[in-house]
Amino acid sequence: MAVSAAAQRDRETALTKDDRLDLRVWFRLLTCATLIERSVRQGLRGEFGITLPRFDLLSQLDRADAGLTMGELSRRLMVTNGNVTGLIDRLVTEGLVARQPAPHDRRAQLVRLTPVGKQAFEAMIPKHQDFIAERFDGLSRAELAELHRLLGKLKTSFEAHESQHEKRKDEK
Amino acid sequence: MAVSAAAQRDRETALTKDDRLDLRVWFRLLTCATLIERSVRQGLRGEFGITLPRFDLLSQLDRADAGLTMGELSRRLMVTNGNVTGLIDRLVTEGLVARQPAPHDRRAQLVRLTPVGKQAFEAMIPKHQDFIAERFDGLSRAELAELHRLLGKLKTSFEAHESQHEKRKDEK
DNA sequence: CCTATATATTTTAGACTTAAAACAATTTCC
DNA sequence: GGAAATTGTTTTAAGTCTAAAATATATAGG
Repeated sequence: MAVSAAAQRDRETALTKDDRLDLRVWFRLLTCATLIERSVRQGLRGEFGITLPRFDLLSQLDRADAGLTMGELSRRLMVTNGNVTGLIDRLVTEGLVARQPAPHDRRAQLVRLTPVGKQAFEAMIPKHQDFIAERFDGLSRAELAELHRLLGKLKTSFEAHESQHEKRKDEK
Repeated sequence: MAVSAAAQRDRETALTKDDRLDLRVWFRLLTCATLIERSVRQGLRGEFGITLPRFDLLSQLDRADAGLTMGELSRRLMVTNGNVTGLIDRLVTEGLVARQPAPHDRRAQLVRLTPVGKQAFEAMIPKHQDFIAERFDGLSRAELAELHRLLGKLKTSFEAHESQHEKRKDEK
């Protein structure tokens, strides 16, 4: 379907469109994410001896006093179920989180921070926040707000296309 | 060192700074990158049966007719050397790239696309570009340009802090 | 009831990734 | 020229991640 968009912009948009601004934004976004991820990962490793995925997981649990199911964690972190299973396995071994059967549904597991896990995680927060703040200080508050807005719009734009890929279920 | 930045903004900045805009931007950036990566990965897999890391690698090589060394690939993709070694191993097995000894330096390998690899990769480009263009169409050209600019500034801000982490080598 | 479908999670196999150690070749500099 | 430091790559061990298949439980429709 749909003729190649590339083929459609030969004449009238030679200068304004053919520089592939979209590709450059996508590439730069990936670069930034990689750069920041690497920096944060090394920071977490150096300061607390923890990995970024584990930190993200603890962060989600810290905000959910009632605990979260495996599936909910998977959705929030935007990773596969199997990934969460392995991650939680390791955190359980380390004593930072605990699984318990979910009430009303014997399929589900409710995952919670242990007291040790909660204390450990919350001890990391201030330093971690400072770490981020330091590295974002090249942007003014207005620029941060604008960046936040534009990323939100980009997110929406992508999500609009996600639905096309899903099976036609017409789910409710 | 440095007193917690969190502790310093108790009074005068209660409303303007304590909403952690930096953290929210970082979180949203990560979300966007993950979302787009997933989308692109599924697109590449569905259309061409290739993974994103391999596509990125082929993309770098396609732009470098003279070939690239392993180290240069590692730098451009911002991943570890070992990572590139494994990736290239697989692409060599598939016949898409070839290694050859680098002239003037017997430690280095020069990696190039094979004719098959070049043809295969370039056949993917138009569809892939359309795929990206479609998903970025929620942003105007001006917004894309602004997003590009802000991400560039963020990148610079982060890079400024990277140097602090390196060993004090005073290299040249 | 009870079969079909959907949901929640785990398992599996393989790919990707890192950090650190090991190797090999080059460069520096005395 | 030769020891020391540097650079380019691979190896190793462990963790992260995906897609797909397998399990187990729950919900709906007939």
